[in-house]
Amino acid sequence: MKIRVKGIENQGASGKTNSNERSMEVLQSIIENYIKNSEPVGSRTLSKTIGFKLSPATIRNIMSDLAESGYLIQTHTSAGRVPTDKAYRFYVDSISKKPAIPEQIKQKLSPVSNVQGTPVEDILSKAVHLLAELTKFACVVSTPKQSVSRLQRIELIKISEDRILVILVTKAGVVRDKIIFVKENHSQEFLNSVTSFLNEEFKNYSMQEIREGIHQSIVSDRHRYHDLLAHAVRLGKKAFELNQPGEMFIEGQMNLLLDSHFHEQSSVKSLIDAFEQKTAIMKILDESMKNKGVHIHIGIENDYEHLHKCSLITASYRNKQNVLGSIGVVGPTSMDYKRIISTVEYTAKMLSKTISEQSYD
Amino acid sequence: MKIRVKGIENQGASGKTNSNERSMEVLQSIIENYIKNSEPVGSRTLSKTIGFKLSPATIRNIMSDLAESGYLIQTHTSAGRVPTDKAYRFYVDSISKKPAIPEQIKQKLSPVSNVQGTPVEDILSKAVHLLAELTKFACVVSTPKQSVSRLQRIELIKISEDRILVILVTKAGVVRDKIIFVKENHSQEFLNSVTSFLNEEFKNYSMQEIREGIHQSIVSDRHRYHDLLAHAVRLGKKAFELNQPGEMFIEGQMNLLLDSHFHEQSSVKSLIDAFEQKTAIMKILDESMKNKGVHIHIGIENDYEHLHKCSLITASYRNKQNVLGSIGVVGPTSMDYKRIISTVEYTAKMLSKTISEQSYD
DNA sequence: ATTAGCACTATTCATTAATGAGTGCTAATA
DNA sequence: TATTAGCACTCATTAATGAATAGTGCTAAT
Repeated sequence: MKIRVKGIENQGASGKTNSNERSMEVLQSIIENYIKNSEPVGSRTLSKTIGFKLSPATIRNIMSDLAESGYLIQTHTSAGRVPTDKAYRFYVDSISKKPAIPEQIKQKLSPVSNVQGTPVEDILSKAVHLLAELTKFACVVSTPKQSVSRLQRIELIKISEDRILVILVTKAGVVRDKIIFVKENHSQEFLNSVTSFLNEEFKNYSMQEIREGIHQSIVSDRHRYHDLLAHAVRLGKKAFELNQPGEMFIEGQMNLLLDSHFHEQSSVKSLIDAFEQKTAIMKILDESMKNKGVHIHIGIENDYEHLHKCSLITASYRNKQNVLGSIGVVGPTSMDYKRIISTVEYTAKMLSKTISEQSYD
Repeated sequence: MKIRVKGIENQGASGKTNSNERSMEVLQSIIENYIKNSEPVGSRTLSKTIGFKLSPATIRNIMSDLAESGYLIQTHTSAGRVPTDKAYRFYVDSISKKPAIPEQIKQKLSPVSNVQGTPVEDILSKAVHLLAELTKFACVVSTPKQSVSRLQRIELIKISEDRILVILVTKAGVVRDKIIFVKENHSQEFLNSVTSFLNEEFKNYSMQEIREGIHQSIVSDRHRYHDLLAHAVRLGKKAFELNQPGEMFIEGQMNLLLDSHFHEQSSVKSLIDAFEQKTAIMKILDESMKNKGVHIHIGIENDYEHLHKCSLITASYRNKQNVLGSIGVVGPTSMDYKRIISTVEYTAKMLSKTISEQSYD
């Protein structure tokens, strides 16, 4: 009985590193071929693409091994082989040098940095739109997390007897508004005092810190007996209270439907659900904020079942102080990782640059 | 040679109103049947659904006439008949009594009115989301037109030496922000004076009026020689200058792709384009603001070619003072008009109610 | 260790035939 | 005269068949 080196893992076992390296090269070729043509790749084709350095028969043996180690599967007996998620993982991990960003992409993305006085939301929306256009997949971006962003300014505007409009401006350049309902009929002058107080007290603090700080203030003796401050603190508490659940912009969902990999009804339905619910994707974006660089989630690696047929490439964006949110691409597991990764990375970089310049300090 | 009454139009010609009324009923049945089953309807089926009051043969004659008058077409010789856009137009025009809103729908939409201190954008987004869920089609809503909305308050906040954050609050409850760039390094105190001036001068005026008013102010002698006012006017001009192109929220695009009528690649591509470009749909929404009630655009009636396979049902929403925007559904021409029309109408009503209550006066 | 050769398998594609839904026309009927 | 039954005809859909094709796995030769 013949014993062959089984794929990539047991490198040491046989000592024949050669054969192992060759396996890797073959696997890589198969993956790149499949990414390019979206068709199962066979031994003959492959022999051709690698310049006949190996005969189809040899390749068949290697493929057979790779299949056994879980890197390839066959859709049916007489079909070529298709890479598994495990193969893609190997592939992206083995990417060493990222390709340079083509001038064309740089040009396409230049509008992102070309904004004068545009609200952050619009910048994000522009960026995600362009990213979708470039990648031809669905793209998402999360709006800056409120909790980490620092207060630039708060305004209280009297709307009616019992309603006050609160406007929060963060250093990141995000403006948020909401209406709070009050029992007392405060005058606008009074609100102005409160505004001054809150601005002095909390400017430059993060929302998170403010919320905690206010909570302390409310029980502190210093404020309890001072009417203005007591009111200020009470209003402030309401004003800073609720941070809306982080939003996210989606673009280019339709692109996925034109993609051959999502042609079956079932996967379409899956994706619709995934985008409807948002929470799963949001979670991945949040996760992506924790570490630097590009994050890659391949198919089955995603916790959310409906995303098992997709890969997500995400990268966080930031201003000078903080990581604010992240932007990413949702595409088929067989996407062109090299291209997409560098595009996402570049987009995030541009976004960071633009927003940093716009930030209010 | 036999001469039959040709469809609905030449009622007078034969004097036999009977036959004409019958034609109409048959047409109606065909349409409703097709709306329900999305399949060409044949004479036998139809005879059944109308309770065998007419034999298939008779119906065939009527259908033949209706086809000749352009109300029906056959996809091929031996297929049943399918209503044309002309038929749908006849159908919606002949709807007399609108069906009552099912309790279930009312309940589903109740979250729209259940908002405390939510920004208008969020209300709109909620409404359009629910509408999409109810109708299972794509839905759009335009944000309140800036030009007609009246100023509640303007705030100028110094961001840096050369940047000022402008916040506009309209009576409709919309908050808009943008950054303007200035050459002079104004102090915040100075900006406060300008703010007061602008608020006093322009509160309750519409953006349109303000823009015109400022233009006049800028040349008026009264202001030319007064430093503060001159600055105020100059800043104000910048602040009110650009109103971003009306935005619109889209929800449920994916619904269309699950719809059997859009299964061919070509129509999918068409729709993607339509939603990408937005302008065509935006135009229809704008148009819809001009007149009261529900507006219906059936297939070919739409100017924009990519919408030729769709029908749009729109209705405007308003606060106490003004019509603000409109909300609508984009679906296949064979949609269930009765249901969709009343749903859109009801949603717009709820939206108007909620926003009126939220409006700042 | 590699490769050529061959048997084998499964898909894809075109052709064909059967089925069935539906029409249009004509002649019979109320 | 309006309606209906009956029949021939059309066209789409479906299933079955067979040829062509792309691919594998195994064995034997290099």
